[in-house]
Amino acid sequence: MPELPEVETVKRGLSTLIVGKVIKITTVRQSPKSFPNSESSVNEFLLNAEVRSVRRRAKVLLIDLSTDYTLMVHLKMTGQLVFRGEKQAFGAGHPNDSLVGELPDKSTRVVITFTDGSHLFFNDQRKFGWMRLLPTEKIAYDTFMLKVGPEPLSDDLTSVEFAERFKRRVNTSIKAALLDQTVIAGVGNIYADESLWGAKIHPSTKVGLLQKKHLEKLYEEVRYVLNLAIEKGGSTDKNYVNAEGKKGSYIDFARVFRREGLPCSRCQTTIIKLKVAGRGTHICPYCQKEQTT
DNA sequence: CACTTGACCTGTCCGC
DNA sequence: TGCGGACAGGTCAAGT
Repeated sequence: MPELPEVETVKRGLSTLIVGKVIKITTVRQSPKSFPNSESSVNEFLLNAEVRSVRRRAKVLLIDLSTDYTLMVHLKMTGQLVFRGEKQAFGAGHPNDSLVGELPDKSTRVVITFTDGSHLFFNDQRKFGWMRLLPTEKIAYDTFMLKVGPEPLSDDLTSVEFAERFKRRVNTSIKAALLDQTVIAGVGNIYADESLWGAKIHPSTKVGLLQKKHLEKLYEEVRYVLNLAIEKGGSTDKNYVNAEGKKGSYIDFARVFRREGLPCSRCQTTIIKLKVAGRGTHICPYCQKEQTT
């Protein structure tokens, strides 16, 4: 599920919902995979801790605590972080835009209860996601954090640097390179397809065959698509929900993702689905012709 | 080192 | 209906 826009949406939601709250109880229902820290470290660094801030780096959420520990959370494909206030009747007539009913449910892995009686639920159907506690100062030295590429929406990332970073992957497809988190952070399968359509690049095209103008256009499109997706609250294909349990609406604005059989909005050619870099891939075969020389 | 493939899990959908 | 297989938004380990 969650790519950069979805994690950013959860981050913004949690920032207003849990900052300042104090953790009273944590219930781990599926350890150690979902939450590998020992019970003693959870007791020592999580209980009675106040939430200071919520950050995001790549697709990772960082919840900073007053104990100088940070709760790192990766939602992977089907993870959810859903907040419920004390008086919210669980599951009682939840609105149509909500995907989750009564909590905890079958997929709930961890429940964090705050002193005011509110709860944060970590749900994950496929169990790929995880959360773990780390001293805040050690986050930067985590193996993933050390190798992950720059934030694509950062003002610091110029189109020149963007293009530079792809040069070490000249012999692979542009789609595989976009999905490689060490090149650029945060792009996953949905926004890779959407950006490549915008830049009129076939996903199988070898990076080394792309001209400077192609990579400049891709840089613009990645930023445009990610910003639009954040504005729409992310994409809900199946499982994704924000911190309030509600769906995102980017899918309604998608140009190719999950639109096989429908006409391209630029040229009316029928959108097709193929497999590139081992992933389901959607293109307009007219707008996106593969470059082989 | 660059690159590809399979594994991790559960649920759902599609064809027989 | 039931069953088997393919597939799903991410990452990592192991393979060539």
